Amino acid sequence: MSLRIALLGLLSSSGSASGYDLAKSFERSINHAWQASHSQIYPELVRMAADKLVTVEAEGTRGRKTYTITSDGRAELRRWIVDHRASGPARSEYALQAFLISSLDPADAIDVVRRMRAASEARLRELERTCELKESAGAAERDYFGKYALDLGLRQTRMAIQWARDTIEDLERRSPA
Amino acid sequence: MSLRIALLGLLSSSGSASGYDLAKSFERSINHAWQASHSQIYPELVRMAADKLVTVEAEGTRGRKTYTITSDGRAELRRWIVDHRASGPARSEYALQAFLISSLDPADAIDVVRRMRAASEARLRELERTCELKESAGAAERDYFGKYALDLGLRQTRMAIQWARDTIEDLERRSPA
DNA sequence: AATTACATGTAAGCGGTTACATGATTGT
DNA sequence: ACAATCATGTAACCGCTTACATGTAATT
Repeated sequence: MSLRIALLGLLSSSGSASGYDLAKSFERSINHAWQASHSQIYPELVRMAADKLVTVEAEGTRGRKTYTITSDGRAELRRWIVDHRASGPARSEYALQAFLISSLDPADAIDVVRRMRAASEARLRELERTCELKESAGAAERDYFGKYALDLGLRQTRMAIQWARDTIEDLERRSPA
Repeated sequence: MSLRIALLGLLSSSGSASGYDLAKSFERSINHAWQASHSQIYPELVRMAADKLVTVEAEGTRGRKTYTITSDGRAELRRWIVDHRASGPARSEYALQAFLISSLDPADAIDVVRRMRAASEARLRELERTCELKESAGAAERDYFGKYALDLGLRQTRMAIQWARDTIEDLERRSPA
């Protein structure tokens, strides 16, 4: 059901958008929180329209359908956010890797954690670029949407980098290479 | 494929275990990194046995089958950890919620973030309890397995709590309730 | 004229959840 | 006797990914 909610969230902030636009928003805007491809989005929008959560306001060129959130949709969105109890810890490949490195000999483990650190550093640069884009664009004014999530992403990524650094240090102390 | 790897990781650290044991390990040991239920585990173990990654060493009482990792299994495990490139950012309901709170009015948003903070605080207590159990048990000696993941979990959770605190503060500044 | 970007859909298959189903052993 | 725990399996369903499939408009 989370896809539906994410779509309602995006529509609620943008006013209206096509499936194509929403697919791009997933890539650009909330990519670090959620992902969805067009093959998932298009059929879901059709179902949401059937459920009166969105309407097709306009059909433009190239078969473009512009969806708009309804008041039912806004109500559903609000209800979900307010009522939803997150279902515990998520699956995280990152955490799984962290769990498994101790089964390697220290030299291999260090390689793996170095790679994890590099990945996180690349991600941090990406997120920081997103920040800059937001600031330079006029977005800053009414786009609190995404602000808190971006902040969370930055903290999360910096934490991961620090963990990697400390873990590498710990592994190096253990292996007198 | 990650389930298979997680199972190999658990078998690699424990020596041998039944499907039932492994299901419990998921609950108790790596619950914050990965989850799997018995209905997923049992068939997967059968497939892994067919692929010679594990063997059934003993069949005990109540139909209990004790699985042991083979050298093929260890090789597969090592290969995965060393070669695997994590596929970008994970789906996180927590981050999705963070993304959506700006679509609420500040009063509702504050309620939601307070609840998120409470959930993280509960989780932190759980993780800290796990730490204590580990220390008190003789586990400390050879159980580096899980140590780094636990550290990551603690950092992650503390970060989430701090984010929630700062976000509540920010929301309160914005709403002159 | 060719390429890129826009734009929407369908289908097969995989990984995972929930519910169904069965039975043995141990503790009270 | 009864309940809890141990122990293994199957089946339906859902969400998501990957690949297939089609066509239009703008750019170079």
